[in-house]
Amino acid sequence: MNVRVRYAPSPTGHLHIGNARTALYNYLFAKKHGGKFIVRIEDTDIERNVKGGVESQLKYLQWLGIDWDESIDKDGGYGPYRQLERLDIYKKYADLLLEKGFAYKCYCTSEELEQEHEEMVKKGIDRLHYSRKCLIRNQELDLPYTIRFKVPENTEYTFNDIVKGQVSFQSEDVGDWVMVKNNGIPTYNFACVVDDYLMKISHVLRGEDHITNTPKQLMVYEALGWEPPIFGHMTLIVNDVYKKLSKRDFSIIQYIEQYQELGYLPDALFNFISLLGWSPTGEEEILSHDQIVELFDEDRLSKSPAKFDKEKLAYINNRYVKELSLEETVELCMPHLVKADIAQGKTDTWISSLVAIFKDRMSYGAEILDFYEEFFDQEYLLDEEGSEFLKQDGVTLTLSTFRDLLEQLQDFTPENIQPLIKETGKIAGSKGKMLYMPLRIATTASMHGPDLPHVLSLLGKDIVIKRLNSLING
RNA sequence: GGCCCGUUGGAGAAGCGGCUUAACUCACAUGCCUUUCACGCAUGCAUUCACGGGUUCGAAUCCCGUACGGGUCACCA
Repeated sequence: MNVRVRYAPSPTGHLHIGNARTALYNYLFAKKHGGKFIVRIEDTDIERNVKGGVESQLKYLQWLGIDWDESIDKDGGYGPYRQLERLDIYKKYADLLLEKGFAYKCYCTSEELEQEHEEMVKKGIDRLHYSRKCLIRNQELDLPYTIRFKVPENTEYTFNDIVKGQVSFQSEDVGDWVMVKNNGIPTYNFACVVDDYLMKISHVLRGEDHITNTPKQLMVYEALGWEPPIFGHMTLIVNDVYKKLSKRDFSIIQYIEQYQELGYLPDALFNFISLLGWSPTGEEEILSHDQIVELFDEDRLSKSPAKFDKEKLAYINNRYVKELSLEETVELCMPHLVKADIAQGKTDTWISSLVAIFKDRMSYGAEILDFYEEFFDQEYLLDEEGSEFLKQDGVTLTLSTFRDLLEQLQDFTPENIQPLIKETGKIAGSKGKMLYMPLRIATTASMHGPDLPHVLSLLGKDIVIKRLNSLING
């Protein structure tokens, strides 16, 4: 079988993490089976389409490392790949269904439908088969109408879902649904079937929120005498309270664009997203793009919801940052340092030192600001423990020796400071903790922190000397 | 409410009837390393798989019921 799968975004917004996952799994599925991955633009909701939406979707897909074989910019012979450019195709099949009696024109106004719905709810019947009465209306009225699919009676729709196994729905539970809106544009459930069939889509992998659309689509396949694709409904990504990730949920960063802006690494995100609803066989969870392609197996798609674990995201990204060179990490942090007004007037060495000491615990570029703040925007205030430590014998000699050596130093870099610490130890006769601790406490007012030479270099000669002096003299 | 689906440690997640006295990962704890923090390394952390019944020589794994959680019921996709 020729595997052909698709990701079908609607350009109503940026690339959302949930959509990115759908795209990713389709992409992996295609790669795994040597098939084609198609991106089709489902822009039939002309009210909600946003300008730039299509470009944004494609741009961030690419950023993540998800490449497609066919789309609006890469014709594979099954185009157009934009639904609004396929209107005549849908019309042809809608007319056919109308002609064969599988569908009918419905002239109901939204007010009438609303009213009928309320009555149904009152009776405890759930919006089933409402608007059947449209059948007896004058179909030649010069009024706007929708085309509804006439749902068969007493029919069971069963499909073997890649993820969920056998799933079935009764036609009684599905109301006559709108195939074509009164503006002549098809709805999702109709356009999707026509396109999937004509584009020879073999497998439809999508979110579980689409599972109740499947029987509707199956009806169309049946009416048109088409063989349906194989379906797979992936579990939803849920938040801390196990709710479907909603765009209004601000506790979780939702858009790929935001991750890029914050200085996350695309491969790390690719890795993290791949684990949202799927698990590899081995023990290792840190996997490269190619390894994931190699390991991906649709049979290992999870049946229970995937919780978005922020800690794990941080961990995975940190693992990828550690693999970066110092220069690359600086590059990742730089925009944020500039934006926060920290980089201005600082030397390259200073910036490198800053990044170097936090690199190993950093998850994303913008996090450098948190580290910066945590260590350098602190008030210089000695606590009791620190003061006690400084009262020990020999401390003053250590401090003054170090100050004297530093005063001679021209280039205040970590590489130059390090030997002076050793030198101080030799001269003052202190070593280990009794050497480093006084220097650290005196200069930073804290008993712990990053690598001392780097910290001193970052603080700058003036401040360091001033702090040493205040303690030596006081 | 109807219909679909899910329920394994603090979190993610393996497991598909005996090899499971439940893998792996994160988090946490302790130890080692280290001037300290961090990094790294090592070790520990579910006698138990929502609950109740059943099938079986044997069940986290199959069946039924209950509870809880989620999805969906648009002229949105």
